[in-house]
Amino acid sequence: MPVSEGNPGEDARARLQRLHDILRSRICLLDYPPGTRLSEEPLAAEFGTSRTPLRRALARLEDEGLIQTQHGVGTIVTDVDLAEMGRTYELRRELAGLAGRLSPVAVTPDIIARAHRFVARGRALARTPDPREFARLNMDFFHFGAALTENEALREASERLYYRTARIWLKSISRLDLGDEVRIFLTELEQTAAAVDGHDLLAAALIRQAHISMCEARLRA
Amino acid sequence: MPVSEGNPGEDARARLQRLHDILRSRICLLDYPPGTRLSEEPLAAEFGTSRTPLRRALARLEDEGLIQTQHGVGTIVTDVDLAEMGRTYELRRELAGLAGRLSPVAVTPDIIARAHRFVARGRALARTPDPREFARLNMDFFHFGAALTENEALREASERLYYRTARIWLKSISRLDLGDEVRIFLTELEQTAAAVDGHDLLAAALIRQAHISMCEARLRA
DNA sequence: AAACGGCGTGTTGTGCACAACCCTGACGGG
DNA sequence: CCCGTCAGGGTTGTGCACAACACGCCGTTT
Repeated sequence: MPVSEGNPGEDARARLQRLHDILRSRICLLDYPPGTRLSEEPLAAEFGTSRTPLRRALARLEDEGLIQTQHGVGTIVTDVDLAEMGRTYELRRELAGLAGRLSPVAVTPDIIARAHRFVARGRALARTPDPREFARLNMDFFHFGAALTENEALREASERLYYRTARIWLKSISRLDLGDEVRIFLTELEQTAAAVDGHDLLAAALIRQAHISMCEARLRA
Repeated sequence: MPVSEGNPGEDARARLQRLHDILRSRICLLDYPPGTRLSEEPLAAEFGTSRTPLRRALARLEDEGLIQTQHGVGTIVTDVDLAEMGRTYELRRELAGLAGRLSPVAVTPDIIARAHRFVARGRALARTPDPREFARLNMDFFHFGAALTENEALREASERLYYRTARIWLKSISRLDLGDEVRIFLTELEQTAAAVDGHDLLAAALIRQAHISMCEARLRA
């Protein structure tokens, strides 16, 4: 059982970030599937705080559209309908392309090494497919891709959209063939690593764009 | 003196929206210039609430990057440095273009009428230029443009970015020639109205894109 | 005169108690 | 049998008091 005890010497801002990230992760990894009712008191107890700081984290999640609170009822994990998902995916696709054109970072050996580590992780996953590990790898890889642009605003917007749709994707994995999805994703990782090898972040962005587009098409089917 | 008294029969969500919008407007209209220290207690008193609901609104503003709170010091209205502004403008420009391609709305007579009302307001402003009225018109026109796409995610992202940079623009107006700026903006309004007349939202988006680009260049000078 | 230390004031952060509210289920009347 | 009513439990929203913190002022010391 994962315990998230408090951290005595922790700054208020750091704690907010921690609570927010943990809760967001749980929502997007479907530990809290859409429709789940989160109660403030038990959550606060789990994190070793009172309701007040917890509510600050919930407020951010609500502004991000991941939960919705109703007075007297509870805070419910939101769901995403197909129409909204389609538009969000469209925008995500466009932003991914922008990442290659707007302030791409300089490719360092560290970046190349990280790209290849993702390929290794992808291959390991292909040997023993697991939905949750798949989701985690996908999330990590998203952050890797976001770090390829220096445009802070673009990163922030992409991240918002990603976390908004990540759940839908994981929820549909069961409908699709997990092995196929893993193989497709591994291809994306390999192609990206090759592009990064050639210091071509525009290509990396286009690859990502293409895969987002194809992924959305598979989800829609 | 503008009084913002409470509204007895008001829902919590509606009040949050109201407080947030008012404060955001004040920040972006430079009623609270960058560096201003906002105090929670007086603000809460002005809005007829306690600190708790006010803090909820401030939390959203902080997540949007418009203010920054420091324990024991105060909540300070943020400033935007030139480098960040440049990247944000880049992204705004791209998103404006996207608005013409991603789910544009159907052009109705109402939309056309509104476009022409903006032209009328612009002409009135050109006769008696005023920085604050200029800013207000610009803000209203932005919302008009955002309403031209049905892509909710795109609207939200654009709005975030707009309010993030609106201050910089108004702050620089004094450096530039107000009359020139008003005339340029009037041109944008007229061109947009013409595009809308022809039911061509793609053109409207491209016009906006061009003007954002030129505006950024003037700011940078 | 300059440097240092402590204290007072003002600010945001936290915890707690209570208000406002919604849902469920039982109960009674039609 | 059905429907309306009401009470109870559980949840989020609010207000308030206090803790934690930063900064400037002033007296003291060197």
